[in-house]
Amino acid sequence: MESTGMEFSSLSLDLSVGPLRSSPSSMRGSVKEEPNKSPIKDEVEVLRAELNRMSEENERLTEMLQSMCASYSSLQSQLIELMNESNWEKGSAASASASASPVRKRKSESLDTNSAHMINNTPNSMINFVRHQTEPASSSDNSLKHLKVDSRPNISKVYVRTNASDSSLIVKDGYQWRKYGQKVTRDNPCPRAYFRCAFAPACQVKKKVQRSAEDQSILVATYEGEHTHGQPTSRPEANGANNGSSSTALPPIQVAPAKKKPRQGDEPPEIQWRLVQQMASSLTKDPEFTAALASAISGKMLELSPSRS
DNA sequence: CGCTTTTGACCCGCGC
DNA sequence: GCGCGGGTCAAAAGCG
Repeated sequence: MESTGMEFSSLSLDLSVGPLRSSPSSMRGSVKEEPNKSPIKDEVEVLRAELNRMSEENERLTEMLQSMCASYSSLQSQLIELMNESNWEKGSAASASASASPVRKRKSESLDTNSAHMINNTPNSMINFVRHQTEPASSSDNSLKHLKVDSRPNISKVYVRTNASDSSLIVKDGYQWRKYGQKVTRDNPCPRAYFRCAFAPACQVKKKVQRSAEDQSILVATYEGEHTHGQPTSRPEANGANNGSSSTALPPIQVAPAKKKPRQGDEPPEIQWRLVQQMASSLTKDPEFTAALASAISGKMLELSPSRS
């Protein structure tokens, strides 16, 4: 993936366009130095200027976010292409071994060919993203099994890296879930938790969360179905990160139905704009992200101004 | 007191 | 038909 560096360098270039934000307190101080204005007027002016700066900054940040999204989607498509290429190469061998092994594979295991994502849940890290597209012709035992998978609701998997010591089965995806069951399954000593969407009673989306048997620091969330309601990220209670089953942060990053191949470039501009806004609202709620962004911007500012000692 | 979570029991599909 | 295992139900417990 040599292009990754290129993409990120363009990102950092965009950061250099970032706002030179002066702190409100310093602004206030500079205005107060003018002797012939009343304090109230000063205050109004300061607030107005601050508001203007804020909105300009907001616009710039939105632009930056858009470029980030563009880079992200291009990276994503490159990754998918690369994975498809490698899958194509491995396809014949994999399908051969699959057909040689005992065919007894229960339905949950057959979901592995559906879409999957990796989210790093630790606050200090950015999102890792891995998607396994449905392999078009790799499974040779297609006939019946394949039909069964297709008849199921949209299924996707999200991998969330958590602290290994954290025993909770909570995946922050922006939706509100109600737990209705927990079970220890045969192939994994860690219990699997079953959740229903609690945002709307009519919403039939279900979620299963289980720690990976190989790496217990990874939570595997399996989503079934599609939400029949809008994004809940604007809801105030979705902002609390420690609300038991309800969680926030990142909405499932394009929890992709397995049958479609979602590519952001194919989406109409208004959907892209909504995605950008969702990402913006999610990211700006994350203090870690804003802190990281601020340090990146200030670092870039220092880089660009060598006159300072 | 009401809502949520827990957990054992039950249901159902699948393979033998 | 039987057993196994995943998924769901619902009463009890927990919590604010």
